[in-house]
Formats: sequence, structure tokens, C-alpha cells
Amino acid sequence: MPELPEVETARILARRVAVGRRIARVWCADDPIVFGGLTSLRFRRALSGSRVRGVGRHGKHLWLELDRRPWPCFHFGMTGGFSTPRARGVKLISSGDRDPGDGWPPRFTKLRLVFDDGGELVMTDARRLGRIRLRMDPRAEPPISELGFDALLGLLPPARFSAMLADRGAPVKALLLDQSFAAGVGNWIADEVLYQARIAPRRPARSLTPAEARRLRARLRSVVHAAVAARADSDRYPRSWLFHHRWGRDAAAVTARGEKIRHDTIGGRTTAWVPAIQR
DNA sequence: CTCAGTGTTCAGTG
DNA sequence: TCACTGAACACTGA
Repeated sequence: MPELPEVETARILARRVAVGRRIARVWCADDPIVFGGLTSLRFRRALSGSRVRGVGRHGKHLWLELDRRPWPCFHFGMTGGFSTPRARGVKLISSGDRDPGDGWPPRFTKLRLVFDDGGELVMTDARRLGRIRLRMDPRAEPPISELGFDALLGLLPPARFSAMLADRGAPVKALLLDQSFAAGVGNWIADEVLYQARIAPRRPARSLTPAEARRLRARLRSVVHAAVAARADSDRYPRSWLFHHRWGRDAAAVTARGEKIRHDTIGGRTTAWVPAIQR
């Protein structure tokens, strides 16, 4: 489920396993789509023997900071994620779509890094919409340089946030999904934020009142913070969230308070919203 | 068998 | 050129 909270959780997982270690061995799947044409040889040469200094993230993009360049950059698409081996007596930790399997390495492994202390980090991606790239300076180069503010760490001050809405005619839902506006917001976060801010998803962004713009920003912040604090474990999201009731395009779906949920396509994506509450 | 899907990109439109 | 829309991408699992 890779929106910002899942990617941030993957960053923390990678940090724990990789930072301070040397990459002893690299295995790459033969997958020219996910690797964007990079050869396995090129990739292995870039990483092998280097030491991991840190793990960076902006929006849904993630990268390892090594003691030499270029650095590997990851985007999880719809179904990608990081996994680590089952530690002794410890539950398998996965940030992927769902448990990629009991085996090791897991099904759909695209990249496997083995560290000098025996630890491992694997990226899996069942549907191959994820990408692995090499960049000399990830923040300064596309696609990361094209992103807008990070929805966790870079939220714009209220005045600038409102100003950004003012000249956009797109439905506010579509604007929230625009990564060059708010990096890290995905489909369910956009719907959750609009529900909690009580704003109808088709409203043109520029039609929001100042009070609505403030609510939108405040809810964006609180939803992203709460999901990250829960380590993207949706069982721990508040029961009042639309999240728990929005899946499946079920015509009979209702919120925890019994409000009818409607499903429309907006900005090309399935949008769950509550007409009784959102105006 | 059909279809939806947590994301991004690009061609086409006005 | 800009803003925006919708299809395409690739594949699994319901």
C-alpha cells in the first residue's frame, strides 16, 4: 500500500537494517521494466562494496545514501515494498502490498541486498509499476526534483497553501493527487482528507473558501501524521476514518456513523465520498 | 472470464 | 503554452 505512510515505514525499516552496513552482495531480477533498462551488471557495480550512510525520502520516493555515488532510488508503484528476513522469533516485517510469501527471498523480488552483518533488504513488486533508478543527487534530479512539498515534512504554511489552490481549476481531489503539488498523497489519503474536511471532491480547487482551505490543510497534516505514527498499520487507524469503509465500490457501504458512501471516478481514480457530509 | 486496483506518464483536447 | 482528462502501462487476485 505505498502512499507516504507506507513509504516512510519502509524508510525506517531500511534504516534499521542497512545504515552503517556495507553491501556485501547484490542480486537483481532480470526485469527491464522495473529497472528502466539499467543492466544488472551496472547496478551491481554501482552498489557492491559501498556503505549505507542513510535512507532518504520525498513523497513516495525513497533512496539509499551510500558512501559513493550514484545512489539507488526506489518508487513502489502500486504493489512494491521492502521486506527483511524473518528474524529469530520476530514476525516478518513487510511494507509490501501483503505478505509476499513465507519463503526467502519472497516471490516477486526485484532487488536483494545482503549486508556484511548478514542482514538483508529486498524490494518486491508484483505488478511491475515500481521503479529502481540510479541518481547522482536524487533530490536535484527528476523525478524527485519535480515533486511538490512533502506532505509529512514540508507542508506549506496556511497562506501559501491557500495561494496554491487559488489558481487551480481542477477538482480538489485531482489536485491532492498531483505529486507536483503535494508529494506523497495517494488515493485513499486524498479521500480521507476531503471527508474529514467536509469538502466535496469535485469542487474546483479555486472555489474553496479560506476556511475550507484551512480545514483541508489541517486534515492533510493530521491524517498523514496519524498514519505515519501508526507505521501504516491500517488496523491502528481511528475507527472514525472513512478508510475502513471505502473499499470495494460497494453500493451499500456506510461510514461508522451510518452515512452513505458513494463511489465516483474523479481525476481518473475511484473516489469514495459522503455526499451528506461533504459540500 | 472479467474487472478493479494503494501510481505515474503521456497523448490528446480546449 | 498551460491546465486538465483519460488511456495505457503490467499483473494479481477477487
